[in-house]
Amino acid sequence: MPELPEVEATRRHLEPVVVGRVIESADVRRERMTRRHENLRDFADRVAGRRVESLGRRGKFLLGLLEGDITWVTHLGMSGRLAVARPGEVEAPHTNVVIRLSGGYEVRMVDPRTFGFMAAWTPAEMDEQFGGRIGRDALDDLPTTAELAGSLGGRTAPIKALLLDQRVVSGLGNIYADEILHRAKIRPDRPGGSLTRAEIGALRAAVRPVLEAGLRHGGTSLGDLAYMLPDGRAGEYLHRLAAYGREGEACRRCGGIIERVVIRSRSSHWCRGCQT
DNA sequence: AACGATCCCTGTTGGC
DNA sequence: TGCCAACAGGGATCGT
Repeated sequence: MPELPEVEATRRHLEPVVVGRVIESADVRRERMTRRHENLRDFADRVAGRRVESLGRRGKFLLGLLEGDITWVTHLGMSGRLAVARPGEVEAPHTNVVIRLSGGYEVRMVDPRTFGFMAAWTPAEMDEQFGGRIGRDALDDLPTTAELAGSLGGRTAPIKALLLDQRVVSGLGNIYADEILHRAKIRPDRPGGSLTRAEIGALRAAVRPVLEAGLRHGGTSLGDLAYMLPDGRAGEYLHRLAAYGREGEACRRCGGIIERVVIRSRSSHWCRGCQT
């Protein structure tokens, strides 16, 4: 499932391939993939002919800065991945967008469920799309404990829902939110405003180690549908998860049984033994 | 403003 | 065995 570590792993694989190269053309096979543009041709027209100056990331968004102040934005949704290939190589099913680069490379976006998208935005459009909607990055720009306390104070929504709210912190999804809460020993259904300063500190302290562990192991791959690295390898973090997907299994820390509950229509996994 | 529900989409899974 | 409903989930949007 592409969350921050998977997007960052993708960014690191792609960076040496795309930076400095020119986008010769973009082939959008499924119009839904560029649905954030009102005019369907806008995406391909805007990226064509521009050199990629850098490849960055904010939360789960991959941001290619193109010459002429256009940002090539990719969000992988829940089933998207990017693959690097040579023209003519066999395409994976659900190859929905192909970006052709100078030097004989292609970046292919494969996304069966089409929750992901690509866009090409001007600086004004970037402000419009990100301003107020996408918060500070959970890895590179994590808010301080005091700042988090400000975001959580008075909130009645469950802390799990607040961690998934990209305005609070950007980059966390269902898997890593469960892992972070487990590491911090906090129940997912606790109202955000009920957390003590010490608990918020523990929560903050859990974010980086969990995300870095995910990144170190190449991300989390669930079955053959989901996330893969651009070189086709599956991430290995699935086997190291402490909470997510381990319903009924023993907690690795205290031996308690991991439970699954539904919060905001999302499954949450937690240990009654050590998360309070 | 905050919160919760609903929708989009399709491969996989589980029940009958 | 085969069919079909349920499920998974990020983010936009809408109603309360």
